[in-house]
Amino acid sequence: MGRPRSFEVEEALEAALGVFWRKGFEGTSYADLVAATGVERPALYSAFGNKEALFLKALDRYASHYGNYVWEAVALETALAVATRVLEGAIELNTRFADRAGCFGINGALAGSDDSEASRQALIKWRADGEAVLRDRFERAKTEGDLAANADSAVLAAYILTIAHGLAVQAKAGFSREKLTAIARLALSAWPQA
Amino acid sequence: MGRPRSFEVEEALEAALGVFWRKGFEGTSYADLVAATGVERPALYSAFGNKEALFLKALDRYASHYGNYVWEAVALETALAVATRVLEGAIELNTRFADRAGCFGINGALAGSDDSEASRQALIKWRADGEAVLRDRFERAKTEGDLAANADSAVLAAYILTIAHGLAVQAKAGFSREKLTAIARLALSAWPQA
DNA sequence: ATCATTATGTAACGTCCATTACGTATCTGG
DNA sequence: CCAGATACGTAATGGACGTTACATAATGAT
Repeated sequence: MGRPRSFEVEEALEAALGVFWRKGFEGTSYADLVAATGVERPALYSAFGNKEALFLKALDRYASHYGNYVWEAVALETALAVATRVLEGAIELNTRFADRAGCFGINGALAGSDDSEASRQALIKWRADGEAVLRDRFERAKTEGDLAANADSAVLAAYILTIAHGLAVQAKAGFSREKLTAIARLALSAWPQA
Repeated sequence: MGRPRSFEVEEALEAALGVFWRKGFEGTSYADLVAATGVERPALYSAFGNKEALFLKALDRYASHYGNYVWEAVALETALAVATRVLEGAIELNTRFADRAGCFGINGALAGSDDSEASRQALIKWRADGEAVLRDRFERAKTEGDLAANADSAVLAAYILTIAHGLAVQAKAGFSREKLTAIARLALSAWPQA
């Protein structure tokens, strides 16, 4: 009971995510959030909590709606196919929206004041989770034979995501999808022989 | 004539650079700058101009005192030696100071509000300049024969710096020098045969 | 010794920030 | 149709931000 919400929570969260994606945690003001969501401040607070809580919910949405390409890629059949798909997914996402180039997981909070520390750590953890999933997948590939037994899964996972992060920085600087793709192709040529 | 400065301008700039390196343009307040430099606000304004001008001067200092490893590396004899040295230099710098991990050229302003746009663009330009220097060096290597004539210098330069940017993101997240080095070694294995 | 000049620290400026008190509006349950 | 509950928009809160006025102190030149 009580008065019903006059806005869609998921729509507002999506709009807020867009702003954080573009401007980062610290670069985003409530004026920005109100403009993007069409929702007044007190309603944002009542629906999401404070700015940090809203950012963390935006991260959840990003993880499930946009940044899930790593978790999807590990379903592919070979380690190289997984690695390739991860970079393809990163490039596609980093260039999908012209107004929010790059990766929310990096743009959101790379460096900042102490106020942004919790957000920064949350993004670091999310990226580390992706790296762990990738490492486990590569480890499995070694037992299945499509990755050399002497390969270092942890380094390979870190390598692929380091490329992805570098591509995200370049995408934020305005690099075209074509240029990013050429870089990724070169990066994948370092993949160890099975 | 006039009263002499009671602080060393270069020392203050170095201290300000340290703060921007760690917290970025938007994450840095004048309270931070005063604490780090030991210089009061009006003296900072009189010596450097406003926050944006101070940031740009910090970038100049970073470019000449820290981020010059790209410009130094191109003096090496082969394209591969240059590429190797660039990544070595990036890793060394990204992990040199525990309290300011990563690269000022990325940490300084990756995403932010409109207020940081000028700083952001200045960093993008600085990174693009490094890429151009690297591309020209690789182009020369093709004429000198230590790089395959059908290699794409622009892609190779972008590739190496994309790796460097990815390493910087990982360094900011706390990656060890050893792990970064393993990633860089793998990245360099993609280098085309002469 | 006085003057113009430049730097100093204190203490303020207006503006924007994240956050919320409050009175009103709209729903459900009885 | 009233009571309780929840959401609404307006407008304010205190604090932090970048920036600067101002009075004072220290210099070189005449």
